[in-house]
Amino acid sequence: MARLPVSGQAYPGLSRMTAVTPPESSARRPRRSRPVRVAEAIKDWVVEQGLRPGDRLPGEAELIARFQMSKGTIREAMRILQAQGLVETKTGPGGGSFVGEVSRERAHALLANYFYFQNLTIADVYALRLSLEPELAASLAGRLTEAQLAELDEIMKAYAVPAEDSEGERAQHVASLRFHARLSDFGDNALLGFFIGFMAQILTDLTVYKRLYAAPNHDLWRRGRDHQLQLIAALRSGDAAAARQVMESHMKMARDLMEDQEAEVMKRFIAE
Amino acid sequence: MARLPVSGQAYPGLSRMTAVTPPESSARRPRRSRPVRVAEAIKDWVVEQGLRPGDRLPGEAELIARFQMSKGTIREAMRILQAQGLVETKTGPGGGSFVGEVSRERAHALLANYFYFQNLTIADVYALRLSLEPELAASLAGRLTEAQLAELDEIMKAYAVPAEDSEGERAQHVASLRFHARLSDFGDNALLGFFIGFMAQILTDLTVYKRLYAAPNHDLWRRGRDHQLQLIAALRSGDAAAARQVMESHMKMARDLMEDQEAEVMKRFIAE
DNA sequence: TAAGATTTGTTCGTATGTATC
DNA sequence: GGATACATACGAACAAATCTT
Repeated sequence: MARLPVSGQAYPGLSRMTAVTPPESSARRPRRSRPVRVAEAIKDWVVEQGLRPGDRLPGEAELIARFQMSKGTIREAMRILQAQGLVETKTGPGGGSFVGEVSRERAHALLANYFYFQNLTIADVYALRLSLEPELAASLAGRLTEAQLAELDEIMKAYAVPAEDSEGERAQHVASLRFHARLSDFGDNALLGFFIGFMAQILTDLTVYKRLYAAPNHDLWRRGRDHQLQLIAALRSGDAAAARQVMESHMKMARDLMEDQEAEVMKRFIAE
Repeated sequence: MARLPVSGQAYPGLSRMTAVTPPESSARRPRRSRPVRVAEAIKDWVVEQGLRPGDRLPGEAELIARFQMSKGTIREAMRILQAQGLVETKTGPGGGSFVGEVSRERAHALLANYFYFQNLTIADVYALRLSLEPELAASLAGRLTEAQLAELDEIMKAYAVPAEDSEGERAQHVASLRFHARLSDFGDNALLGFFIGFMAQILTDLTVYKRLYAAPNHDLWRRGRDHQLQLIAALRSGDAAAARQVMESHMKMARDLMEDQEAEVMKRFIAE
């Protein structure tokens, strides 16, 4: 394995390639603690070496020797990287730390923490969905495999018949949000997929934790389901204009429905 | 101060309100380490208590007593929370840990880590900008204060005259991206603002670290600047349609320009 | 199944650094 | 400038997990 860019001195010169925070803030920054600096050094090293997810990182003992710091300091540094999803650690022989791909779920959670103190409204989320999802639908028309279309059909089975109570209604709403999340995965734009998936996650959490979607409404159920059926049909036949238009109607209906429920949002942290 | 939901037992029952990871994964999850569990407990507690940024958290000594764990374990837990931007720590008398608002910059950085291993292209970013920025521009028409408009004018001074070399060209491009980032702040949709700001940040980093925008081109410079001038005029006069249309042209031009430069992207980590 | 080896996880005591009064 | 109240850092020992034989 290539060696860390450290060879005796306690604080190796960090590579400049990955600036940490905007230059302006470098003046007022109070000087970072050792674990933070170690974490940065390791991160830079991973980038320099071009390591990929699954690749092995030096063990605790080796890091202690390289950085000339105590075990506790090194461990805190690794915790920082773990908290960000950048490394994973296993005990036992063959164990150790490994480069970890930041999972989509973790990225969602980290981002949700940011919005915890912003006051986001449901209207904000739907304004964005209305901008993005119809475009996505249009871009996907005629480009889905039969397997993907079948998966969407499968998800829709969760709400093939109207819900009978609030609990069922919520479960169906969560399933229908999964429909949108999956759809966003099928596109080839990872950024768009992430944004749409994140919004679906927010709305799912709201539904589950804040007990939104309490009132079963058979008429709305039918209209929402019809939208998605029409959407699948348009996607299958390759009719981009129809896909866009159906999705737009669907979003508007969902927005109106949601806005009736609650205005204020986002009272939660995501942990780990 | 209200008390932590811990009073003797080592691992207090965590509140259910903030699920950590999707339920499905709860089966295969290997059982989390103590620092992680402590971090989760503290997070839950902050949520339960409704603490706000700046509010004080219990000191190390108190946490040690409450959780009945060693100093090292507690410290690792705090590092986890720090790494996610949720708490800030100060030494000295009156120091300690405080609830911290996750900064926009940190949220950008954490999210950028996710995309480090995704292969995002410049085209992906611009496809989204093209969807979002014209809408934002339209929504802002006639709704900006004179001070906000003046700030945009001020930013534009950075590229009042054509750049003479690559370095200057990059600096101007960064400034023009700041124009977009600021504009997104002026809207009242925090989600939209974040997304647009994130994309501007990605493009800024590309410009700075990957030395993109190397070729000064006076014609493009003039057209880009004209777009922004027209945009400000439309925003000031309250002409939403014009604002949308100008922004759309601007995005398309910028996209074509950028795509000439490079196709593959996103080879960086963000630290701290 | 059991024992041993390897690697991270956790503890405790002590000492140091830093900001406030 | 000294006392005080915090976090920060170190080092040695022990515990737990997990792979190999």
